Amino acid sequence: MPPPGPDPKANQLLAALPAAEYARWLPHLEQVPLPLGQVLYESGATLEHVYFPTDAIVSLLNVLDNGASAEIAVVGFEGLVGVSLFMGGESTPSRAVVQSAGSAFRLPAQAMKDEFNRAGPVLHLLLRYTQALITQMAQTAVCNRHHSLDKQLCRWLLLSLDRLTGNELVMTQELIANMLGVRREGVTEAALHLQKQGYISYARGRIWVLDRSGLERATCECYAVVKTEYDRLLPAKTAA
Amino acid sequence: MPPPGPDPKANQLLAALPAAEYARWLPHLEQVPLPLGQVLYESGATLEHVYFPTDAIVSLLNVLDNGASAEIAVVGFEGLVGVSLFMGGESTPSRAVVQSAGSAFRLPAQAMKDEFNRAGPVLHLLLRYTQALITQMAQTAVCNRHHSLDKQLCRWLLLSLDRLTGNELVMTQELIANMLGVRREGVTEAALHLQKQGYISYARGRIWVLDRSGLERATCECYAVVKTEYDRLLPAKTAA
DNA sequence: GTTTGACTGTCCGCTAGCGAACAAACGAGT
DNA sequence: ACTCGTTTGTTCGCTAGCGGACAGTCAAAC
Repeated sequence: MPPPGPDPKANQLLAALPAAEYARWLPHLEQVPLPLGQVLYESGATLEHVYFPTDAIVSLLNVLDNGASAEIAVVGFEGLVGVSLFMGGESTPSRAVVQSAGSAFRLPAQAMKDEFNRAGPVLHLLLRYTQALITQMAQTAVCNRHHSLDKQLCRWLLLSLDRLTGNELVMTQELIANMLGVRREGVTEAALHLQKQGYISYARGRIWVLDRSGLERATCECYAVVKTEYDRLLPAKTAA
Repeated sequence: MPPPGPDPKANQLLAALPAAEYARWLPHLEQVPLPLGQVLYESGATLEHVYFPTDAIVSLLNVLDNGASAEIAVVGFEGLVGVSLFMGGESTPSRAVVQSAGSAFRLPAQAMKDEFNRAGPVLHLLLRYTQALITQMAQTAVCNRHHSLDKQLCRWLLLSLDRLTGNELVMTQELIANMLGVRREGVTEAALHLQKQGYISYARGRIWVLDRSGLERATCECYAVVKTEYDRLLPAKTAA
């Protein structure tokens, strides 16, 4: 039986590692708490670690000169933060911020690169994940262009929900607005709509999803596109 | 001296290959013309080839159910079309359309995968290119969210211009509108502004850039972010 | 129990871009 | 020389979301 909280296999990528690789990585893996708002890497900074969230959610944001920003992708227990390390860039113009507190296991940069360069099954696993991430970014770009805030909020709630256990999201409307790159007032209005429909309920930084299928009906197609592609590209969790 | 038109090394990735790799690829490379509007791959279709443009420009688009679309990245002689082949997905939810006619060299899917799996310097070259592409997508997502159509048009013209020789772009405003995911009328208005400023001049499907530095002043920061990252990640062309 | 700060709700005028409809200009082909 | 299709220009009303200002409301700290 795995230890209750800190089991690396709570992260799907780590869980998908072949036994030999997993054994080799284990001594290098360090569990770290990820408090809300922590910045895992800053725009342009050299990455020191790769993070494999277990129950935390991390947002990847691009920030503009004037301070405005927009989320380009979200990462939870299904993925990893820091693909640019093995993609060869060592840094990226985006920023990684903890959007929902929790914890992660991290691997030092050098260990990550060494493992990647063995060019075994790990390489293909990580690249498939990266492609899923690319899909998320691309769909976000179109969504930003064409879909109403109401629909985007639904998409965002669903993506977050998929990366959590339970139906509670701990986050303020202000925070959501920052992620979506819109005004806080806009999120308030959209949230009111969803609450009136009975899909969600919320109060002071907590959101409860009451009717998930309602959200799924109200969201734009972007949610499904991304989810389908993740399911296609990433290995189904092996039976326990 | 290389042959005048059809030299694979007009593509920067092919030009950056080590001699041994280049020699091995050459027999598999097939030159193909890319007429305006040709679809290199459709959303979800299995990729048969990877394309290395020499003087053509290809747009990657995500298309929505209602037919609306938005460009997520653009590829010219600096890159390749079809990264999902070696990323392991074999397909992607986006579509690749020729945005400016020209030609490309293509490599069959299996040859591409075989070469990639040799895990030599080619692998790292292709992955660095892929990271540059990711940067472009991410910045496009933020740009879609925050910047005015005028600025986005400037960015788009500059990105295209960088992938062409000369200062003429052959494309209608209708086409540009499709790429940017906006109305044709909006492009007309934005183009009028730029023409009044003396930055461009155009007529019936042809655009001439008269004052490039003017465009650079009028564009948003997104152009520079993307360009800087491309320069950083992709090898400077070796001296002839 | 009260204060203080963090959340959420609401109102105002404003603007960019949408949607639709139509007019004008150009050019390639007959 | 004329036609016809393509490309570009213009107008009008409309809406989503912005920007700013401000009012409640709850929770935790003092």
